[in-house]
Amino acid sequence: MSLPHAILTALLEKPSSGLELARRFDKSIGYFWSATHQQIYRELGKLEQDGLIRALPAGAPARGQKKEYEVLPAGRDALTAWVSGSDAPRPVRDPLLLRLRAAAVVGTGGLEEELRRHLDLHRSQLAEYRAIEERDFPPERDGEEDRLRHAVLRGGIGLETFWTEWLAETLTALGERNEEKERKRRQ
Amino acid sequence: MSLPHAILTALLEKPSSGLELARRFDKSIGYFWSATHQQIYRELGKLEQDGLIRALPAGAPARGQKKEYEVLPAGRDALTAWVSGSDAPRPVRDPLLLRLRAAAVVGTGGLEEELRRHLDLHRSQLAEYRAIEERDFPPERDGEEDRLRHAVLRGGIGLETFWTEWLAETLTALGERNEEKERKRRQ
DNA sequence: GTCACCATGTAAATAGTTACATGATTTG
DNA sequence: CAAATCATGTAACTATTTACATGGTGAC
Repeated sequence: MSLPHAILTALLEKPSSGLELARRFDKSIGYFWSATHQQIYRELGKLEQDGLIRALPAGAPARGQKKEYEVLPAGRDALTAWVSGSDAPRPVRDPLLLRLRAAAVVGTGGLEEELRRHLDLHRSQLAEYRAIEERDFPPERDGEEDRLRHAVLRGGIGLETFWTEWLAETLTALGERNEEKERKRRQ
Repeated sequence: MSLPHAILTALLEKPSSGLELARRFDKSIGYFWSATHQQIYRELGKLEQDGLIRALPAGAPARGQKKEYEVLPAGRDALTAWVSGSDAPRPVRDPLLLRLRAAAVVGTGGLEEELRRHLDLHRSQLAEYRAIEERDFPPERDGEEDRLRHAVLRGGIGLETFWTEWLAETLTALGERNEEKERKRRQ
């Protein structure tokens, strides 16, 4: 139920074609709700059928032709209604935590390397978010209307901060564990 | 690809029936990889077919009868191999962030209430994790073999801490926004 | 013996991923 | 015009969720 509303939000900010949406998802909304271009095309078709969006009139609507969509009033209403809906909080569902837990039972294989790889990735994601924050939300110029967008970005920053700290901590703990093993092996 | 390995891990810790697994998922592994009993039954069937687990011999294997499974050597090997595998880090994919982002475009409906509800839920989840930590990982008694399990739990604690802080912060920001609106309205 | 609950399962729908097909436009 | 890239789309598969079906066991 989330993808169509993600698309409506993106289209309200700026009418776009399917591929443009896919690219913008990579840059902003996709940070917390990713989608492939196939998902997006399928969903655009459904939204058009349901009368929530429409294709902007263009020359010939053919296969290789760009097709731009805009949100209709019904679409805006649907999004407004959805905003006050409710979900259960999502549990994390991260395979890395699962691998760690499995490692507690069958032993850590090349897991440390994977943790370091993730640490690097999360660090650069964090740097990217901070750059966006500096660019789009400079201190003392945070207008009322942007506070929600800023809150979402702070969510991303908080999450990446958590991951980098946790990964660094966990790598340290693993390192100590290996040192203990080494000591035992040498005795 | 994660669910079968979650099940193998749980079964290695203790041979169980499908429903027992479903219940144990609710309490430990399910905190970061949830699954319904239907998913678990189906996956148990596949794992048995693939020769990674087997049903413990019991009286009559009938419909309403409990059926316990244990992991075979091939299953342990498969899990060991999987531990050193690799995934891309999961982006968050949380509808709440999406609603917030949508609210930046069509206005915040009853969203504040939803944020408060989530804050409560995350607070009690955090309290639960901390209770588990005190019970299972008392200071100075943290054996080498439990360090990985403790790391996973600290992951949960870190995430819940992030959410409670972010939600509290965001509610404050929303409150200020509303006060501004109030002031404007009164002028 | 019936009601509540334990236990296993089937079926159908929705969501998401991966691989590939096809036409249009731009660039050398 | 050939190659690269833009753009839309189909198909098949895997994963997840939701609703329901069926039998077994123990408490009253």
